[in-house]
Amino acid sequence: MVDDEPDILEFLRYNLVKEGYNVLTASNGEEGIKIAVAEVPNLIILDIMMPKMDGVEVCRQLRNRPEFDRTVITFLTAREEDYSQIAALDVGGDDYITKPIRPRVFLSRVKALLRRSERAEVIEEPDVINVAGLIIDKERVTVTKDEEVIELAKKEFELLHLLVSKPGKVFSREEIFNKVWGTDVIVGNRTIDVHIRKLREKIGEHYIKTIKGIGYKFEF
Amino acid sequence: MVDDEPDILEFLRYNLVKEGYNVLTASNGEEGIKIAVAEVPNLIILDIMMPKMDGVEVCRQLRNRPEFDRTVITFLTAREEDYSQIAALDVGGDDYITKPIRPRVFLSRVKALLRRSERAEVIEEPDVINVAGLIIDKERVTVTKDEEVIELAKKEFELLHLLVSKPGKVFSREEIFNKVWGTDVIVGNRTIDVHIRKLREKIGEHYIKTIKGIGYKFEF
DNA sequence: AGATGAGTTAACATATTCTTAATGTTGGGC
DNA sequence: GCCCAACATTAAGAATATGTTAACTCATCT
Repeated sequence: MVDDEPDILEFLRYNLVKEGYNVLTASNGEEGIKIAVAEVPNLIILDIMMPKMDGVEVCRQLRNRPEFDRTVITFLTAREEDYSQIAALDVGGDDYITKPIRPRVFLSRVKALLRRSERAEVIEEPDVINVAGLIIDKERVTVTKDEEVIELAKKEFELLHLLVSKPGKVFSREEIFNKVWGTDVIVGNRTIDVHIRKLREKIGEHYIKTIKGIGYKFEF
Repeated sequence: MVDDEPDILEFLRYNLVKEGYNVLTASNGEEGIKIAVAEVPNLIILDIMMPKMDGVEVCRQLRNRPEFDRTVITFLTAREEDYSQIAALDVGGDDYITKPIRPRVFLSRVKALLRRSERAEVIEEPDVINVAGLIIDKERVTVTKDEEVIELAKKEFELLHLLVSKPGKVFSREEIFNKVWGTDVIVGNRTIDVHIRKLREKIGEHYIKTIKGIGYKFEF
């Protein structure tokens, strides 16, 4: 959420946090872009009227990056300046919310927008994930890299699929065991390492990163 | 509610019970801690002036336990000894109420504090904290500064995360040990310094400030 | 039955993180 | 301005987590 007025930012953040949302705020366009790029949020709320870089410009710059292709972006705008609506939607905005803001209305609007973004993600889920030059095909249980088809064993694939499902997130060993092996199977504690090894052998060394003492993550 | 004077205890209890609150009382610090640990109340009221273990000390000991992280703690203090206020809030107190106590004022104060604690419970800790140009991401276990991703070791991250969880608050060494290392591990007293050093090396020198004789704090 | 390959284990190697200890530096009371 | 306790710094090595390899089990296929 990007707005240059601290009061509005704080007011909206309070309401969102109360509902359980995880909110990141920035008070100007540049900072907003920096945070957005670092975190790739599900929903971006931009005030249109801001000094230096306005919300429309922020939106345009974000939309130029492929990772914000499907991110829902909405604007905050004063009722009067309805001309801005056009520019805002032109530039790739999904919605706009007019000030003055009524908390209940605002929250239900946010909820609706996030539902939309979730749906978009769910729809895109189909069996093939394409990240960082890897095409991960759930149906064929294969990974394609540089036109080359790599066959993975079931456990290897499941492990990779889990890590890739949230790129950047660190999965703890416990979490991996629970999600790939299930809660009832008990295996030795070197098992994951061996699978990680085989995965790295097959897809390349630099995709899966070890965070010592915490777990593993997939990264670009 | 902990107070060594039975009359005050009885007077306040009477008023609170009349309003429908469930009150537990103790007449000294040790007993207070014992009951608090057993019951984990929503609000803790501590008289500062008590023989043996005073309220500030009780607060300090409670704050060292993770289960009292978010419990609202308030003090009772005679108006004159306002110096105690400083120590009280330093040590993790949320508020202080001055004697002599006016029942109506006292009750509205308690009500306000309990409202605060309710809110605090609902708010789950965010996974991403954005302060002073640092984006601290618990899920990815990274810190981003000026578009640059900084990798921290586990302990370093935990230490930073603790300090950043309350920017400006001074964390005593004892508190840091208890929250980052846990109460059962015993390590030498230069260990924290070394970790602080490494943190400062990685994120920059001016974020973590030493308060000699007291502890460390995160500041902008 | 024998071959095959996935999954697991165990033993040992390696690497990073954490801690220690020795020594240097600071800041506030006197 | 001196002194001392509290902190800073550094490098070395202890502690741990992970990496690696090879061998073993077990099901499946031929």
